[in-house]
Amino acid sequence: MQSGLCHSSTLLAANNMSCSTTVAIGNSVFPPNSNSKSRNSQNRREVISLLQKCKHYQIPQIHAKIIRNGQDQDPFVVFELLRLCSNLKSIDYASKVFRRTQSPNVYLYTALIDGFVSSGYYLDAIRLYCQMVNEFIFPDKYAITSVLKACGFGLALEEGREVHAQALKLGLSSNRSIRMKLMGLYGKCGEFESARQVFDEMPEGDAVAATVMITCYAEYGLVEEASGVFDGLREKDTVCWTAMIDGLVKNGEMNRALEVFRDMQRKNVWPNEVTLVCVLSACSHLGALELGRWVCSYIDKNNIECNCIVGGALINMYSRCGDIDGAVEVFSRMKKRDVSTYNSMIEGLAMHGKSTMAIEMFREMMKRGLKPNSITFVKVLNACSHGGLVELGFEIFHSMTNSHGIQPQIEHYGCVVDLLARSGRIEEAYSFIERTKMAPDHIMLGALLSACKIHRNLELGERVAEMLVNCDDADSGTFALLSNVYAASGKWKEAARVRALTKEAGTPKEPGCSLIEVNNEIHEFLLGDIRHPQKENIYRKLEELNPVLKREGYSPATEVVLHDIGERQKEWALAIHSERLAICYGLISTKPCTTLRIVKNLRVCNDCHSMIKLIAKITKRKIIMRDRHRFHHFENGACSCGDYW
DNA sequence: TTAGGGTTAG
Repeated sequence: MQSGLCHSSTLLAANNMSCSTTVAIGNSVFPPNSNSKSRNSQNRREVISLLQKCKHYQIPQIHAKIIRNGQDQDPFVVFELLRLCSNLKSIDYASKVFRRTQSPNVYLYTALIDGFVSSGYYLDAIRLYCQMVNEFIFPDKYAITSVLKACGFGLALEEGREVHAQALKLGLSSNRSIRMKLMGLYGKCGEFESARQVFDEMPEGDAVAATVMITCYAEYGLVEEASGVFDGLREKDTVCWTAMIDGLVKNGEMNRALEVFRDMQRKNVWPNEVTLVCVLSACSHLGALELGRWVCSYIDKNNIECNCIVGGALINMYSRCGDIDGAVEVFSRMKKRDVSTYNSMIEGLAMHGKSTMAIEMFREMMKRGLKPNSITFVKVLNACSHGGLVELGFEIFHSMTNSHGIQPQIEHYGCVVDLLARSGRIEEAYSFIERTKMAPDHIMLGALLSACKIHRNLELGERVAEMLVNCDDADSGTFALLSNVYAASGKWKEAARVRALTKEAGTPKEPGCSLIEVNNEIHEFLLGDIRHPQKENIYRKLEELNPVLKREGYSPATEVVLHDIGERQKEWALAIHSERLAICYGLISTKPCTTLRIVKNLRVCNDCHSMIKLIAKITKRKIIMRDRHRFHHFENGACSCGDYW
């Protein structure tokens, strides 16, 4: 939340302006002392009409005209001026105009409170409201609505409750807008009993009120409660459907989100651009390329503007679903691009191992006058890291402070550690961490540990492992990696200790899960999954493949399995990693030569990686797989990651 | 003669 006082900006010094002897508005000139009511109201109408058409840079000019006309105390004119400043985000100017108004009425207070809210100065808005009440100016329904908005965004629950009490006293509590803001206030503050009470007292069937409730519930992860409100509403409009879809997406319920979207279509409710952005986000997570492509053509056919948000969502969808060419095509067709557009494109290219193109994109962005932000540098440094561009990476890292005035944060340092470690300069990466004097996070240490494992530097690996065990923020993925490193060097006790630590910390290992889209439907597989209706055929395919793979020289790399179990059991456990099941299902349910696209939630293990390379070779298929870190394009026995991931 | 609705990416 932003708070505190507004920053100062230049304001036309009203007191220094002399009143002219003629009053000029637009092209008309009136003689002085012509105070007839009709002329005044004509002048006012003209100025108000000018204000309504005014651009940001014209504010001082038109304000000067208002002062010259002697209209700077006219509440109607000042009201329009304040609204204009607020809409154009000139809140400093607005507050100075307000301060020069001798006796502001409730309209002017409300206009400035609204201005503070839309600029994010919630505390200022609440203070101004208090000032108004202290001046014995009675709040009306508009003032109360505005200050409740401020209380909601500013999470000022106590102040909000006081305003609620005032609304009750003033007999305004049944006003629909006020109720809506009260729901928003209580919902944002997690006071669902109060929010629900206000909602239940409202007339049934109000889609807007239901949307507010759904959004509040979803923000707190209360998906079932949100769903309950949604299902209980008979007539749902586009925004309400969208809020439900978005709520599910934000809570990781992608399949349910797409189900709701399909239901929306069955009920003939038209999606708008916001709906489509939410659906695209679900597609991105699931790797649902077919549906994503459908959304893309829907946008084209229905002339929906491909603005930066829609375009960015499309780029993310294509690149995260494994179709980087599709992402590039969307990017090149976009008429307007901002930093986020470039960030998405750079990220996509980097994830697909196209580091040089990612760097070119970064340069093109700067050539076009767009300033890279902190996120841009994370993406570009990642590209350098995946492409082994160590020197260039360093150059870009240093340019952050030297040329762009951006202070590197822990994620940037993490990128440099990854950059060095990946290329085998592990000791250098370690001393870089020491030099930064910043407590390393689990991502940084994880990158280093991963490199220790790949470059077989177990001595340093152990030192890093100790640091990781003592690291507060390590997640299940990092612990799994650590446990893997111990298991790989036969240190079963340590491996077990890490597993126990993970349990203690309440971060059990996330179960491996792979998704594949076939005929517009997402199929989900877990380790050794037997839920799929085609399970017999899937496992038969797996058995069929095993001897062929062995003939091709595949031998299971059993050390990647964590538990200290017998060789045959290890082999068996490896054989049913979720990605293998997804691939076998893809093989039996698509035509020969069809590219298979898999999305996996964890990092692919060594063994599956070698096996998939061979499957791609034997079956003459392209297999594109997204794991937790990047994309792997398997083709003809090789992988685009160059066996480093 | 002054004003008000809920849903979007990174």
